[in-house]
Amino acid sequence: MSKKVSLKDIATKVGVSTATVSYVLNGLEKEKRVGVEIAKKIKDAARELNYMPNQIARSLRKGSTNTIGLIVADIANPFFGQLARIVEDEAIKHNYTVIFGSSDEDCVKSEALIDTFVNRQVDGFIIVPSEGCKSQINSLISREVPCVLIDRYMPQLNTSYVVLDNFSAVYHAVTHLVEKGHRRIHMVAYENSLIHMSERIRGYQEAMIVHQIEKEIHVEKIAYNLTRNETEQIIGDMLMDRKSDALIFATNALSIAGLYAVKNIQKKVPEELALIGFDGNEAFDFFESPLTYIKQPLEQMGRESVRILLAEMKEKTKKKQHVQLESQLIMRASSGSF
Amino acid sequence: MSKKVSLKDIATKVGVSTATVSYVLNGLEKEKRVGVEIAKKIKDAARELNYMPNQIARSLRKGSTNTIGLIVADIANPFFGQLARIVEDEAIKHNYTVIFGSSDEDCVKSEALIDTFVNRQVDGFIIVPSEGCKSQINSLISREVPCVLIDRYMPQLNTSYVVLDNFSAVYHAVTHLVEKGHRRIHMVAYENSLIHMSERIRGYQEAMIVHQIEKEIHVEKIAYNLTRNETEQIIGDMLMDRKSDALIFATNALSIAGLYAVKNIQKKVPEELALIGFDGNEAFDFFESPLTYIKQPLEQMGRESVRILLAEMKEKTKKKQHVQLESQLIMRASSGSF
DNA sequence: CTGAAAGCGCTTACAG
DNA sequence: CTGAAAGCGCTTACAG
Repeated sequence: MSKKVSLKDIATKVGVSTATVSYVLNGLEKEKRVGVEIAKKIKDAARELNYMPNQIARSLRKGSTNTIGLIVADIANPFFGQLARIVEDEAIKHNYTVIFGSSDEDCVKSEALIDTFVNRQVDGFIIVPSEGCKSQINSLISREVPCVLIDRYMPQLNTSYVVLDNFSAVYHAVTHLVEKGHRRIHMVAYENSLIHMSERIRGYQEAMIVHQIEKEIHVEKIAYNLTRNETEQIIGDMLMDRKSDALIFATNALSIAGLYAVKNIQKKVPEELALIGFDGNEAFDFFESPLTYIKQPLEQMGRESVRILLAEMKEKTKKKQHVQLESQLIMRASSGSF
Repeated sequence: MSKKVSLKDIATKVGVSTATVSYVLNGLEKEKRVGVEIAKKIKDAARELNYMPNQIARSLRKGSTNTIGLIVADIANPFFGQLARIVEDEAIKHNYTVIFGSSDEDCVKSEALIDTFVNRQVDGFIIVPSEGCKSQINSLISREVPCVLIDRYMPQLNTSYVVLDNFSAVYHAVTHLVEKGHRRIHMVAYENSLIHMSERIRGYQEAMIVHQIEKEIHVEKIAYNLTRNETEQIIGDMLMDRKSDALIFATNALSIAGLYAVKNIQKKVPEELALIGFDGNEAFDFFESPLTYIKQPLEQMGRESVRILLAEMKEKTKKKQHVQLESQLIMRASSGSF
């Protein structure tokens, strides 16, 4: 790279100290009462030399980097991609940059990412926590690194978080199916102890109990790291064994795998089998009968998480904020609604 | 944040200079012939104090940040999300972090992102260039900032790039449709002068000419910033006006919009209308007849771009690398193949 | 074999 | 109104 122009270059050119240049370029000319003439000269020189401040030097000096570390499960997953985009937009507005990483729901990767980002002095984190990552997030908290959890939280940890009201989301979905006359309502979930999953399952179970069909309760728990084909297979087998007449999927990826499974065994939807998916997806629209699904307020989730993080970074408040947002049940053909 | 431990803390604790600590912790103990005893003490102390090096300080000193700036059109678009993930994985392997930004195909946003990233001293860029961004990328080149373009390149600029062989991709798709007996083959593209788009269109036109159906040539050019509904509407109208018997979509987003349009007007696919989409997508699988599509080698694109960037950053070679990858036509029901 | 010291490019409390 | 100087936390050429 050709040599960069620094504050000093401008200072020498104009014939003042770097301090004065710094003041002017940071808009402190009034406060520091720099002469109008000199200020103008400095600004002109900066423009002329095409000066670009070195943020690294500034960060080192100021002790803050204006950077947010975002850790999601997988940036290639549209759910997280959309979330990332919202976080990005919100961050830019406040003059922050975001660096990101994908954990694959894996604690080891997650820890490596957190360490890297800490070394890079990010000012705060937005994290989709993985199973068993409690201690590493705890260490962030004890070092007082601002941090907000999103999509899921860890009940044992005192952090801010933004999550869906997962219990109600599924509870209402089940109720909807019951109202449509279904009884053999089963759920496909991940084998995962994280709160978002357990709350979704609890919502299902509670609703089944309230509607007095607890005998029909069945949750198929699938390991996260299976391939889609394997997942498809398991769901297909279950449909046969259990003679389900309705299915609720606990995540978007499971919904998709489920759609493939249902397509394979050629069940008529919703006549033979009603379906409810999680999160919107174009594939839902083109399935033989458009999927009814639980819609998360993504925009709001992303925005709130940045808002809370910025607040934590600014005020040194110890008070953590907990936001739980409501989902919306988009009713369509796959559950017999039009 | 509680105060961080620095090199100095370790140095004082062990009773050596920061230089020695730095050498040991950077694995230069052999080279600098630090005593085994001392080296051990230093390592122990580092572990004990839970030392984490400040990358910002290191970056300032070394003049490199081990950071890659990635600019895509929209990280929420699965095509770019997947690309980002591949870039991320590849970067991590080489101990780089990536910061990202979405340009929305907008030159102003793109410029703001590039400036921000330059200020943050990224070591290099991977950019999906937007229309009309020539000058800003040119200024990167003239400052000798390593930079590889991806998905599209700018013919007037001397940069490395990794792109698809867009011409052949569409040429073959058209040929396939011709072989299936179609003649009124039309194309839906973006109104955009970027090379990837013009090459796709050229591939279509050339194939039509070669097969002597140039009289049927029609490319519907749609503005990028229209809503999906508007796009749908335009495609629907075109289908009626033009009595197309086959359609090729120039991008994934256009394919999706097209599928909605086709669904609305209830044309039978492929009997009344054959379709070929761009990039894979789950929605393609669930469309009434699974979509034939042009598949890009995403994995390879992402990996190559990082490889080339790393090479440019390491060797100060002025030689630019140009990679053009071949697509694959995945033939399925929507074009009458099974 | 080891350390003192300069310096990366900024900001800011302080002195005048 | 303006500048000299310290310092953020590292790395590294140099001296011994």
